[in-house]
Amino acid sequence: MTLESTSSHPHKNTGVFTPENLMKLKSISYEYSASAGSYLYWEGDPADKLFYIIEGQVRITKATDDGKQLTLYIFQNDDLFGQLDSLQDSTHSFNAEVTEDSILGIIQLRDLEILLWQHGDLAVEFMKWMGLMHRITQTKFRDLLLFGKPGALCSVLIRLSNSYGEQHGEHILIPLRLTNTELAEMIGATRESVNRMLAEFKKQDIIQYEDNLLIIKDITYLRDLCHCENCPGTICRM
Amino acid sequence: MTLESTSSHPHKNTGVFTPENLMKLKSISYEYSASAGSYLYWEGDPADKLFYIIEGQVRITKATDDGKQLTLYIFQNDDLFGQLDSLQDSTHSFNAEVTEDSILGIIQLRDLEILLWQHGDLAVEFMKWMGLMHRITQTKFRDLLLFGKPGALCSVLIRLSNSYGEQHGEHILIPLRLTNTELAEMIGATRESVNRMLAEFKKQDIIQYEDNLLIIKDITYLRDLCHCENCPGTICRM
DNA sequence: CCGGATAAGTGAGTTTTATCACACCCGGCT
DNA sequence: AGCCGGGTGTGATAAAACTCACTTATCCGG
Repeated sequence: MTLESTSSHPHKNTGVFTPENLMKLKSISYEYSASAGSYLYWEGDPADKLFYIIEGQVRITKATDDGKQLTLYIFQNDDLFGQLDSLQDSTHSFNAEVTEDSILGIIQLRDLEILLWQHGDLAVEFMKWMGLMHRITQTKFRDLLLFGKPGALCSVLIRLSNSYGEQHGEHILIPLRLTNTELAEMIGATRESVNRMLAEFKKQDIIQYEDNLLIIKDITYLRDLCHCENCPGTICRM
Repeated sequence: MTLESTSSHPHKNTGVFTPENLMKLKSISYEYSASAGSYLYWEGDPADKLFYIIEGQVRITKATDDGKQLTLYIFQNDDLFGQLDSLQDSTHSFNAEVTEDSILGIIQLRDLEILLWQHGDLAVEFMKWMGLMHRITQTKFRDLLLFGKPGALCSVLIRLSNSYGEQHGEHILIPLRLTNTELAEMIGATRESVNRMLAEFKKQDIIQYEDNLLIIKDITYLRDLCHCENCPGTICRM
């Protein structure tokens, strides 16, 4: 229940921050509980906070006027997120939807700025974290544009398994119950297309369902399909 | 010829940096000349520098094993770029191709780190700059995924006009001679598709060619097609 | 145990986009 | 002039992806 990483779930937020710096961040944060279905912010809201997920899940999405929806990121335990592009006057361009009851740490950018000003080493680590987040977006960009919808789907399956997957022998279980629609929104495709692609993968014994959870049986096949470059799990994630 | 902005070309790199901080950056940079066709770095090279374009043009691209090519960014005068996600051990995931003879300022991350450590205000501005760069990528992501290839093309045309466009009365001239292939590589489409889309736009009097340069006559039409949200030019750029 | 809601699955038809093949144009070179 | 190379323009065709309409499965509450 703190900003430090716990051994129970090795924090995915990449280990950019040292325990001491996590403590500093904790010192300026306050806890906040949000229930599933609520939103931390909407497009257009002022972007003046960072969020740290102590427990729960938050998705960053984008909605268009014509009803389409895009899921950019899924954040979970120990992830840090928020828009940090100008420490004043900036507004969010995405929505943050709480998809599981969550406990969050909230950091006001105003406070963060002072902290960064005082602690050069924290500032440097912050920069690394920002660079990493950017890189996640850039590599996803490549994956989703270059290899068609099947390639895009493979990319998110790989990313899901890197971020949340549980190794069970040769198989990887993705412990999120994702609907076809949700997967579709991650790759900018339709539910039906996703359904057909998954059916095809199932037929070829690449993936499998158990209890409505996705199991990846042949990740190599997925990697080949999206020309995976085996980048580290800190970058190839949701 | 300096890192300061000059009034001759109002620097597009967003004005995140104060003149004093630009001077600090300049103090740790050294000049480097690169000729058109050369590369500043390739995928896999260690990412240990930042680059500032004093004069010239550099494109950040990604090539895939099956011959496809993607152009992520086009940087010009006064733009700052480089991978900054870990101040050691990081490698580039993209290529930096010099597309016009260029004069660059190079900053070693090693030196930058010390500077950031010492100057909290510079660190804070740096963070803003990084956030801005990330946001450019994120908004492009949306544009290229949600509105088909025509929407993607409109998005890059708008971005090109925001970054490099010259207003001529009602028209906007894009002073880069871009081939159909180059445009295609910016949106993950084929040359032929781009050609047909441009032909269609020409027929509808949305765009026009003069001297092989693109002129946008009806940017509103383009904005509608990609559901433009009129974000500021610092974000909606190439 | 039934009805309603939500998601999965699927077929048919259409639109979008890519592929292939080739003609044309134009500037530079010999 | 003639040729070459790189870029443009376009038709025919094929593949990819979306749309619509509908059936089936599953879960949950009464």
